[in-house]
Amino acid sequence: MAKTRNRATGLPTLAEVAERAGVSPITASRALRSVPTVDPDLVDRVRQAARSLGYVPNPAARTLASARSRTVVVLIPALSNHLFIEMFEAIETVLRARGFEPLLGHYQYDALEEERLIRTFLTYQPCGLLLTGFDQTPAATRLLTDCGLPRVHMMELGEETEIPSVGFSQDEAGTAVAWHLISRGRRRFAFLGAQLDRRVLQRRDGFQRALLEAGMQPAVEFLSPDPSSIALGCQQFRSLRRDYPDIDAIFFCNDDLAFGASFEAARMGVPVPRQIAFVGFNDLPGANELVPRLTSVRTPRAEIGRVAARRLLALLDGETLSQPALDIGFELMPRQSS
Amino acid sequence: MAKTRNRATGLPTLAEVAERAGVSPITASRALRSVPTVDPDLVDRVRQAARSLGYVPNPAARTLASARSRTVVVLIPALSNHLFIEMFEAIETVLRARGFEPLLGHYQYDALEEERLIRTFLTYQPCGLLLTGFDQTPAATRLLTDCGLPRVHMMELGEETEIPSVGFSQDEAGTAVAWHLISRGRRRFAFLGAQLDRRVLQRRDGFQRALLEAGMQPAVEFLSPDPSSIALGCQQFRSLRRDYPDIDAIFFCNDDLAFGASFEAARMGVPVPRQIAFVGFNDLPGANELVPRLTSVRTPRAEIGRVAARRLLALLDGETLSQPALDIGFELMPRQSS
DNA sequence: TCCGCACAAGATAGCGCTATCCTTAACTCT
DNA sequence: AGAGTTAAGGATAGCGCTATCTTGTGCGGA
Repeated sequence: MAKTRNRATGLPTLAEVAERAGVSPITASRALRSVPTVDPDLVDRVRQAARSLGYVPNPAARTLASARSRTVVVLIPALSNHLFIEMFEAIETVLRARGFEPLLGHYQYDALEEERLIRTFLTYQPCGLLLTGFDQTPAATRLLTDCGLPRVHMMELGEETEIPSVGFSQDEAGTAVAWHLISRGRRRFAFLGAQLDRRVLQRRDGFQRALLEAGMQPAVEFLSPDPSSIALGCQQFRSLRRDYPDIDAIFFCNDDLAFGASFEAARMGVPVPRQIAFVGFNDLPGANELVPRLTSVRTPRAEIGRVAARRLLALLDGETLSQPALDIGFELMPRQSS
Repeated sequence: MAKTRNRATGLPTLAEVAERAGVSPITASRALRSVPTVDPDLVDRVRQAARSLGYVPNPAARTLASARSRTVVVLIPALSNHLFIEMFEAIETVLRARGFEPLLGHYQYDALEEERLIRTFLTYQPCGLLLTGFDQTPAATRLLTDCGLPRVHMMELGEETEIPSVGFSQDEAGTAVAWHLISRGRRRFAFLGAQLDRRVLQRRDGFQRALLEAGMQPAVEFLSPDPSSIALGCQQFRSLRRDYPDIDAIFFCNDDLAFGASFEAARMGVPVPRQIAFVGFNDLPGANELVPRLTSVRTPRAEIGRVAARRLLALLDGETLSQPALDIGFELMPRQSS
């Protein structure tokens, strides 16, 4: 008996479960993994033995023996962006329900760090990966291709590729914001951006293109490589007011910049939206409570996480996805600030 | 050669490194783990062989063979609270630098879910744990004691216990806020709380006790079991104004409640701090930018994470901590709102 | 010179599972 | 009835490492 216990933790092992159920270890293993060739009565007996012993499989042994784990690597650019947290929580819920464990990594928007993470996490022999965007380094892309593991990219749509992705068109979102501001009679535009990842730039491009097509002057740009934050929004707004006092509409690449600008505008006595209209992005918690309530683009990050996780599970089940790039859209939330 | 490759990933194994370095696998293993009995020349040769092959150890095999991993379980109440994200990022930095990998879990402030996580994560045979607070279930506490793994509790200080902890006195923080508000001439107090974990209640208790000792009326309490959020702050502030229009100072258990209340006050035309003073908690990003700038208690969460991780590493190195409960204080940040 | 000792390096075994055969028994079909 | 077929369950081996024991080597002291 004691011999069958895990030497370090004292936890019961599969051998002990098998003994109690009166079957061989391999049958117990199969029963617990729902391998269909096992007699239902035996499955019951094994399951019950496992329950009564409080048996939990040893993931290290499982991974080593099967050369495959129940782990799904999830990589997000940063933990400090609430956007990705919500996406991750949705992923986690879907995966856990099917007995998979997410392994979370983040890389501060640094593609080289992302590559390093991929290299490290592949040694954990995950069964699949969920990645944010398509801006991996060439070396990372090679690693991903070579390992042959199923993966789904999130937030951005893969164009001209068979690689599964779930997201929305960042470009179209920028366009929608432009139309909205134009329709409200705005004429002199600015784009305030931080953390210049691909998606921010796609938004910017869509915004600028729409302005151009509408015959407007291109938007003034204030771009910062720093992470977007409320404090940065304050700074950028002050700079903008100093250099371009006649701007009458701002599109912020993220709501926290808009929050900061909103605070600064109040302090400076600049009336929003009378003198200047604000449109944020992501519709983060608080956007609807801000004074004035902030117009923003609601991004379906929880839905993206959920769908991406489900797609990955489908791939693991051997299904094929009819449509690799799945666009689940976005929603403009017009509020007081514009 | 091919025989020594990992069957699933095609990655080189320790056997291949050993062969290239001209030593036995076990010597290679020892060299890479810096076991001191290996000849420095051999260590060099092995290290170089490993580098040239791009060798990375297989964590599953390592864990299985040694019954111990390089994994540290880190449990936080929720991902959606920026406080814990900052703490985790600091932990991660310290652990990674020493070759340890954090395994992050969160439990939505649910002690039973925390217990389940502990049970699951122990099967990963971590080498230690970092936990938030001291409000584990009795069963979880038993699990933790039985497994005998080193652990450090964060954010709260363990009283009358030898279990290592790093944090500050939540109670004293509440007291400090009370003194501050009293010193500013405030007389009618409210405490708005959400997500009623132990630490929130300790803050409340410290606040109320100080008021009592100063001969003040006890603070009116608005407590919600829901997670704290900007939207909830709005609601609670409206309710408070409706039921107790003469309150002249509010202590919020978290800054986001104060943010919401601040927005709502602006909308309702209630002047802050003239008619009512606000004090938040945690000094989250944006507190210093809010209009009016928010008085808050700066909690050293990054420092807590850093120190806790370092203490755990010290325990793993076999050191003993002279002082189990380490108080690293807090700082009241008086600003415009009070 | 020989013995014993310290210590570096290797041989061996096994961690707790699962992949892959292999056995056995029940059944079908001619 | 006998060969062939199918399927359930077990025996065996091995995943890639490391704990532990064993061996070999060099050295000092009697």
